[in-house]
Amino acid sequence: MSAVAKSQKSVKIPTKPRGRPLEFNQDEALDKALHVFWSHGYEGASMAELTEALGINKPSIYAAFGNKEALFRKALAKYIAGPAAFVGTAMNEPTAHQAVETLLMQAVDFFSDESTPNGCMIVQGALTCGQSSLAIQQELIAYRGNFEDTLTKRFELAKVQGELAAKVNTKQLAKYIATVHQGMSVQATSGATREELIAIVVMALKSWPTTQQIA
Amino acid sequence: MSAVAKSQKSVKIPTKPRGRPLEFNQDEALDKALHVFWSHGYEGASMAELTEALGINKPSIYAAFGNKEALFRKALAKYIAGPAAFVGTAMNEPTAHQAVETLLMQAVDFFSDESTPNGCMIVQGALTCGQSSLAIQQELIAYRGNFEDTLTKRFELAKVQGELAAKVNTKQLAKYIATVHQGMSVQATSGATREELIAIVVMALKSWPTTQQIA
DNA sequence: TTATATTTGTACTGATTGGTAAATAAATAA
DNA sequence: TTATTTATTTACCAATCAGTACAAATATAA
Repeated sequence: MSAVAKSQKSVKIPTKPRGRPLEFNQDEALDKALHVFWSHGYEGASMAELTEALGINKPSIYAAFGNKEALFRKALAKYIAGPAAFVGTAMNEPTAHQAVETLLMQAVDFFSDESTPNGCMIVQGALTCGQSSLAIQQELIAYRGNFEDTLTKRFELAKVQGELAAKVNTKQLAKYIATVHQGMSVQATSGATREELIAIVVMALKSWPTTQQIA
Repeated sequence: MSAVAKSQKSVKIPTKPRGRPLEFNQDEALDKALHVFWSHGYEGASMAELTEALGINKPSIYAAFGNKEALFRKALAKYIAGPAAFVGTAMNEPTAHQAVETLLMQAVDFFSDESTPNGCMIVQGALTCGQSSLAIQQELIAYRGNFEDTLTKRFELAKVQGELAAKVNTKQLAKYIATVHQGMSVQATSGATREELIAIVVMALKSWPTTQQIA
């Protein structure tokens, strides 16, 4: 293919597609699927419930998203890029301490937001499951690992910048923050209020390593 | 019934039961069921898997324990009275701080014990689920609430004994400890090692309220 | 018009879910 | 022996699971 033809093809020509048009908005449907998976988990969400929530028939779901597993993965990607995107942006705070504080405080609002399911989809999506869901379970474990890696990197940066002492074990600190975050997710699904979650964050941040640290 | 007759009846006369004897040990079978529920959760454990693990046929299970829900509840009771009993005994430590430290350090050994599933059954038994398991989900939430109440009472005692300052919010402190505990359970099922869990406990205990507390 | 492409709704598939009916086996009581 | 009681085995139940075959519907292209 010539460079000209290639550039021409890359130009978005709004040619109408050939067959019968989709009667639903894929993005909105995925949002509804996300909501169902988020609140009931991968196994707890049945295709029957999903079809009803999406308002479209099963063959349309399978044509648009593949199978249940693929639908979950696409919903999860939307979750990470959308409502859970604050996790990444919080890392841009000027200090590691502020990054963690922002992260956890935004997590509080996120977990207690009544317009969405309470808790984190990556934590409760498939914490335990049957044999048929092991792949999804492992994927979520990997995502939680990525979360810790993100924190670790931010703490390493803080070391270079002199905010954290060289002796601080950044991986351990990251694991501790992740643990509090995951515990808060459990608390949120169990009915903890915004105020209760805030108090947890305040308590958790008291163990932040400082030069004045006693022990 | 006369008092004599009553006392006679209360004496354990080892009369052999009438029909065909049980061919399995109920207690051992319940232990195996506990193991399956503990590792796969309530929904993730199928009756097919349970029958295979217990080594007895389904009608025998139903005759001995009722239905799946009843079997889960009996396994849960065995879990609480058995492997998870350290939670209650840890409260008997001389100070609240020692009680929490003992609790969390024993939880580390408990969660990382390779002879049992990793993590806490009360946390991961039914964190999310379908409509048919809502009753179990709510029961586990209630058990987690009891856990916090136990901690709160211990902290109230510590206040009376002068260990904790009067201004300490015992409920918040209990919720924080419970949150760390639940987060550690998530970490354990995700593959965290004993050493990693210990480091989390050390970090978490740094926020313990003391008179020297800075903020 | 006719042909082609794509989506939709209905109705279905085989496998698995929790749960059980009924016959057989193994014990005690009479 | 015979009757009675209880447990085990086999084979099954209806409901639900994820997933699909197929024909009708709806669009563009020729």
